[in-house]
Amino acid sequence: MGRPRTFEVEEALDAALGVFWRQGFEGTSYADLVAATGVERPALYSAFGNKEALFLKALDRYGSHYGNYVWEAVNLETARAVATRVLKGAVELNTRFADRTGCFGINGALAGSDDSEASRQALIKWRADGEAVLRDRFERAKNEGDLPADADASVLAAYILAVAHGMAVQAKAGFSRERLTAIARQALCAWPQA
Amino acid sequence: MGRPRTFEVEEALDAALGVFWRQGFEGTSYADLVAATGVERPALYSAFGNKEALFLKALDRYGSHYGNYVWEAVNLETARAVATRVLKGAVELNTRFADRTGCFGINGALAGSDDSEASRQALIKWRADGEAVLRDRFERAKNEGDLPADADASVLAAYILAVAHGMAVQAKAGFSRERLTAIARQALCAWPQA
DNA sequence: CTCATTACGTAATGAGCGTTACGTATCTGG
DNA sequence: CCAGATACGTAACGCTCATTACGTAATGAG
Repeated sequence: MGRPRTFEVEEALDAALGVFWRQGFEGTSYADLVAATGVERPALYSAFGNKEALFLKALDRYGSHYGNYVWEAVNLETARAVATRVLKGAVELNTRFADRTGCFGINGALAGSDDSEASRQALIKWRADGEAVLRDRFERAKNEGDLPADADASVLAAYILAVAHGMAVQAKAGFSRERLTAIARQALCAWPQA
Repeated sequence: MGRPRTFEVEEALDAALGVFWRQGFEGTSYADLVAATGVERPALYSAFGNKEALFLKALDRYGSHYGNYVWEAVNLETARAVATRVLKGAVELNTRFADRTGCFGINGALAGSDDSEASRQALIKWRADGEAVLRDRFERAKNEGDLPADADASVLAAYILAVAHGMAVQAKAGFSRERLTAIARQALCAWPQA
């Protein structure tokens, strides 16, 4: 009942995600969002709630449509393959779109006034979730003899993600995919022998 | 001649640096700067110019008073010692102040509207300068036989800084100094044998 | 056809932003 | 002790921000 929507909600959300990806939470204004989505302000409010809610919905979409490479990688057979895939996924995603390089989850997580604290906490949680998944996977690898018994799964997970995050920063600074790939290869030299 | 200043310029600059460090360029308002420095707006303008100029001066001060560990590290004797010191310096700086964790040069570099593009470019340049210094040092190490002849100095420099940047992100997410130290130790396992 | 319901775009709201004009206060050189 | 110069705080400027009230348009149910 009632008048039907004249725009695709998922399409608009994806466009908004792109703006947040490039400019972060505070750096994005409703004028930017209207320009990117082609949807007027009140329609954005009625579809997504306020700016913070819209950002959180965009983060959700990012997690399920773009930044899910960690959750996919843990299905691989060996810990080394998992680590390799995570770094490869990071390189690929960080350089996939020339107009929004780096990682959505990191670009917005670092600086900002108190107004953006909620968004920042959501991004920190998202990051921590990925790390926990990776740690559990490496813990399993130790039980399976895939990693040495004295390996620290928690440190290895944090290490791999540190490299991934560092590459996200470098991607934002304009690093090419080839350069990031070389860095990832170098990073994997630190991987413990089974 | 004329009425003398009633505040210490360097002191005020350091206070402003602290705010930019925590909140980034866009996330910092003049209300924040006045509160932190104890200096009224017009006095900040007359002493430092506008917000962008003040930010650039703060970046200068950061580079000379805080983020100079790369430039110090390259004086050490071996490439491995240099890499170790860079990572140790990053850990130390990223966790030195509980109220402004992470790296000034990275917190502000990632997201933002077009208004902050100049500040972002300055930070990107600062990062690239550090990388160049590190690369040159590793290049020298190759000539001195300190690094294998087939080592890629450029990739090694980028790798070490990727880890440093990643740790800065993690520091912002609340990682302890001990945890970051463990990550740095893991990262150095990738270092080539002489 | 009527009506409740929902979405639409226009245009406005109050708050906060970066920036500065202005009058006053305090210094030094003559 | 006056004149020129500089710094001071108050208070305002124009602009943009996120948010929303409101009248209109479009739908489906009865």
